[in-house]
Amino acid sequence: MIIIDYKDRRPIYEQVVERIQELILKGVLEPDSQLPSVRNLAMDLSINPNTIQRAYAELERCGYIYSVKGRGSFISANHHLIQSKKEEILENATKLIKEAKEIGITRDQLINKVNEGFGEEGKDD
Amino acid sequence: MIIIDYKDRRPIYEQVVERIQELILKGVLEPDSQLPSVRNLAMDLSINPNTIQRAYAELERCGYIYSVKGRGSFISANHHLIQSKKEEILENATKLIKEAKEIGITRDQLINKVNEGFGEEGKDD
Amino acid sequence: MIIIDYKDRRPIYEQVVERIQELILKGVLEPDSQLPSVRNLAMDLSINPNTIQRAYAELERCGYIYSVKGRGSFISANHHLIQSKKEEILENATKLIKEAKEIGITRDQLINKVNEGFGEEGKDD
Amino acid sequence: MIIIDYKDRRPIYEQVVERIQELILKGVLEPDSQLPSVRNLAMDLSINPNTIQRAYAELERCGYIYSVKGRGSFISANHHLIQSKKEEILENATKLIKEAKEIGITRDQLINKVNEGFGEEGKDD
DNA sequence: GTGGTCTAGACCACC
DNA sequence: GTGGTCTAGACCACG
Repeated sequence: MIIIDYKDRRPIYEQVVERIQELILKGVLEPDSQLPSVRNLAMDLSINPNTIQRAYAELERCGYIYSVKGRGSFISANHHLIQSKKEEILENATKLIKEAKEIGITRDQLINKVNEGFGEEGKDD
Repeated sequence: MIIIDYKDRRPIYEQVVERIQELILKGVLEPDSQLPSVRNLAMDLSINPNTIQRAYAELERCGYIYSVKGRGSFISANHHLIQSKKEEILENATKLIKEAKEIGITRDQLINKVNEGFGEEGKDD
Repeated sequence: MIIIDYKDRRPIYEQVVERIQELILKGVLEPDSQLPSVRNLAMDLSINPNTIQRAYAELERCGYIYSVKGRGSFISANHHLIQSKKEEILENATKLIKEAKEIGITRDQLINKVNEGFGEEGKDD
Repeated sequence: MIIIDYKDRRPIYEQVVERIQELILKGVLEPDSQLPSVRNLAMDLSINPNTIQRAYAELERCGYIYSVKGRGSFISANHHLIQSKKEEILENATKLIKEAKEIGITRDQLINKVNEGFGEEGKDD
C-alpha cells in the first residue's frame, strides 16, 4: 500500500504522510478504521520506527488521524479534510494561473489543459 | 528588488535564484546587462558572499546568466528560457488538474478559476 | 582509490567528481552501493568536508549518484550514463580528428594510433 | 582576425593565445612578420593592454613569437611548432583512444569516425 | 575591482 | 550517524 522511494529527495516520513493522506482522501482508508501500529508498519517498510512515529504525529497534527493511548491510531472522518484539501488545491491553481499569465500562457492554453485532463466526457455539461 | 524571507523553509540561495529568474523572465533584467557583484549583493542583503556565489553558480548552470572572472556576471538572452519555463508551468498544470479531478473538483470550477485569473476581458474570444 | 593532485590546476572538487565518475562508469562502484560519507571521505583525503559535499552535489546533479539526508549517498544505475559518456567521447574524437587533419596528420597515422590502442588482437575482424 | 567571446568561460588572454597560435600554425601569420603592437591590438579588441601583454608573454614562453625590445613582436619559424603541436595532438589521441576503449567503444567505431573526418577521398591510399 | 575555490566551524533536518 | 546550508575569512586568477 505504501512504497518508499529512497531516490526521492523528500524525507521518508513525508512520503509516508503524503501516501496515507492520499489513501484517506480517496476513501481507501475508512473513517474510524485502525492504522497499523507504528512497529508493524516500520517492520513492513523496513524503516526506523521513529520515522513512522513522526509521520503519525504529523498526520495527527493535521487532523487526518487520532490516537488513543494504549489502543492505537485511527482514521478521522474525512469530510472536512476533503474540503480543506480542495481549498488548498484551488489556491495552488490560483497561484499557478497567475504565474502562467505573467509568462505569456494564454487563457485558451490553460482551458485546453483542463479539458484534456477531464477527457471529453461531459464537456458540455 | 530581492527580499530574503528567513521564515521560508527553503535555503536562502534558492530564494535568490528564484527571484532573479523571475526578474529575468519578466524582462526586468535585460540580456547582457550586468548583475550586482557577488560581494555587493551579499552586503545589500546582509548575507554571506558565498551564498550569493552559490546562487549565481546555479543561475549560470541553468543558462540564466553567464559569469566572467574579473569582469562580472551578466544576463543571458532569454528566448529559450521563457520557452522552457512555459513548458514547466504547463506540466505543473497537468499534475494539478489530475489531482483536482481525483479529489472531486469539477471541470467548471477550474475553468472559473482560469477566467478569474485572466479577468473578464476577452472572455469570449 | 582517489588521489588528489595539488599541482593540477583544476579545483579539487572537480578532480573528485571525475575520479568517482570514472569508477562508476567502469563498474567498480556498483549501482545502489553506498559511497563513503562526506565526512569520512574528507578525512581520508585530508580535505574539507565542504569540498566533498560540493563534489557529491555535482555528481548528484549529473545523475551519477543520489543522496538521502540522514542515510547517505548511493550510486545510481549507470546505463544511460555510459551511453551519454560514449557520445561525449565520440564528439571529442570528431573535434580531435578535425584538428589533426588541419595540422597535417594523415588518416593512416590516426588509424595506426587506434590499432596501437586496441592492441593487435582482432585487427582483421 | 581575432574574436573575443565574452561568454566563453576561458580567460580572455587564453582565447587570444589560442587564436594566434592557430593563425601561426596554419601559416596565415608568416615567420618573421610583425605582430600588431600590444596597444594597438588592445584598442582593436577593446580590451585591457595588460591582457594582450600577458597573451604575448605566453606566446613567447611557448616559442611561438619573439620580442625585440623597442621594435615589437615577431612570428617565430613554425617548423618545430607544427611538429610539437602534432605530437601534442597525437598524445591527446592516445588518451582519448584509451578512454574510448575502456568504456566499450569499438575499434571500428573509431576508425569510422576517422574516415568520416577525412572524407572519402583517398580512402584506399 | 571581479568571480571562483577552499578551509574551519557551526547549525539544521533526518534516521 | 547522515547530508545540506550558512558564515567568516582566506587566497587565487583575471582585468
